[in-house]
Amino acid sequence: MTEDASRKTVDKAMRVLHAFSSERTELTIGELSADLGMHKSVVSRLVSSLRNWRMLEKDTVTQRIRIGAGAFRLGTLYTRENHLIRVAQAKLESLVQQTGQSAHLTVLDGARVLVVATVDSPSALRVIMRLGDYRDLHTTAAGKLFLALGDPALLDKLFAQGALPRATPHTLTQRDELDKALARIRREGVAWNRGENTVGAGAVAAPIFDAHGDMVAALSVVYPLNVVNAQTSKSIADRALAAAPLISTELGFNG
Amino acid sequence: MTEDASRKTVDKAMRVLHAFSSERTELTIGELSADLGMHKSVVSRLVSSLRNWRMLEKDTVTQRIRIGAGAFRLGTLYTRENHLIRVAQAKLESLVQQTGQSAHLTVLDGARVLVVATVDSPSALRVIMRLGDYRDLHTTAAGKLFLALGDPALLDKLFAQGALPRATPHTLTQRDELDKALARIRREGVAWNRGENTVGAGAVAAPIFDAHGDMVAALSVVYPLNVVNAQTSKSIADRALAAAPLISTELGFNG
DNA sequence: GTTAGAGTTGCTATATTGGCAACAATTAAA
DNA sequence: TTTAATTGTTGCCAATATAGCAACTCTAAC
Repeated sequence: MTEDASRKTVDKAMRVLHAFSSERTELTIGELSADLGMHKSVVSRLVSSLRNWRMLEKDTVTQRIRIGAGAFRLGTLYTRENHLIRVAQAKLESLVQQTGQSAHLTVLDGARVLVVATVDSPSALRVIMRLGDYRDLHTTAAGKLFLALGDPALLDKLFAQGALPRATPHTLTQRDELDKALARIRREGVAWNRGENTVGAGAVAAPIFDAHGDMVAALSVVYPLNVVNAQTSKSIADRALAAAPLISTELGFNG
Repeated sequence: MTEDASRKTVDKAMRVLHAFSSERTELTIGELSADLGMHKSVVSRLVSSLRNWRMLEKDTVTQRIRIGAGAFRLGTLYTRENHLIRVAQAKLESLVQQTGQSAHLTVLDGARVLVVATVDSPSALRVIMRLGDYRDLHTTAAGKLFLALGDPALLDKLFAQGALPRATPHTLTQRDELDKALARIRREGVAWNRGENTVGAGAVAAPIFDAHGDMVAALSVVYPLNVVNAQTSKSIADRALAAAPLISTELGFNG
């Protein structure tokens, strides 16, 4: 048995950090201990360490624990210095200008997509996703793109967890519907979404590849379905499909 | 000797993460090992753990290591769910609208201020600080505010590290000049900066207090000195001084 | 094909950590 | 005000994870 390179104590500390989410923003030692199945003395000492590094902070009033400024600082390094995001930001902005709709950049994080850059539509009627938002792969255009063009193991991993959760009446939850959609995406090189994640919201997504030809991100434009007709959505797709390869090229891709 | 609550392995992992900065965005195992004085096998295994959690990622082309999407996700939790920032954001926006200048929210992180929320001036001639930026305490209005109204130990800690670095010809580097400035800040409840951090840039900062009456953040408006005369800067200060207590009140402060 | 440089891994002595129970601190109840 | 209950912290030491070494693998360069 080859030695496991993972440091168990680091894993525990990370489990503590990742116990926080949009739904659970403030926790106590006891709650963390119960959630993670760790002894409260262990959690207490981990939290103490993480607080020293300001990865966690304690609310001065409620005494509850939350994510701290240290984590924020690391997060800004990701956005500020990440080549992909820096390059994509400018393209997102011109896409929004051209289409009048909101544009996003997403990456794969585990079995979900993570929104890492956004430019909101100036229009009052718009679809908004926020930085740090997660979406299930099978419910979004970007996610289906990763399923179609990324690691093939991803699809099996998705179904291994059981039935796909339904987000709206239009969500594709069956393997065969999804397979058909993915085949079409592979043919066309672009992915569509019509109300599969949010009722009334549609999207089109184009893939971004790195120098190795691996898909590393998706560029998507999101819009309210009732203001975008078939022809307009086609023109939005064309613009997205024009912008994405420019980013890929800057990353060293030449396919 | 009372047991140290810090987990040494967690500290090492955090030292690895915090080895990255705006200046050093991509590192190798060898560089980390040299920077941190840790054995390369130790760094290798820590990095492996942190990569599993996507706190770090490896550039597919250069093979160098950088901050990953996991850190980004935690960072967004800080901004999205932090009560202070949520409350302050709206006030920053109206301050920018009123004054035409950029406004920022900063918190104390160690012996520096950290920019945690920004709204940029719409004007072409403006001063910009970016999210995640750090500034030395003695060179900024917000920093001097923390020195004047925060933990008194902070000032000694600052001078304990030796002479204060000079950022511009106007930087206050002597203890007596700084003491005089801080005394005035305590009297007036507001801090000024005239080219002490960046030549040609000025700022005014107002303090924000939590429910315990501790100063937790600074609200600052930053402007080019050559377009803001004495009278205008006074009116900017008045608006900042009006906005800050509103935020404090929302945090439960009633002083 | 050889060499140099960088990173990974099995091994084990050693240092760190987890769980316990006792304690402290805080809050609620009496 | 005292008591009880709840939550978090800490000393102790057995149990466990880790550091450092050296051998090895993997690239890249020559």
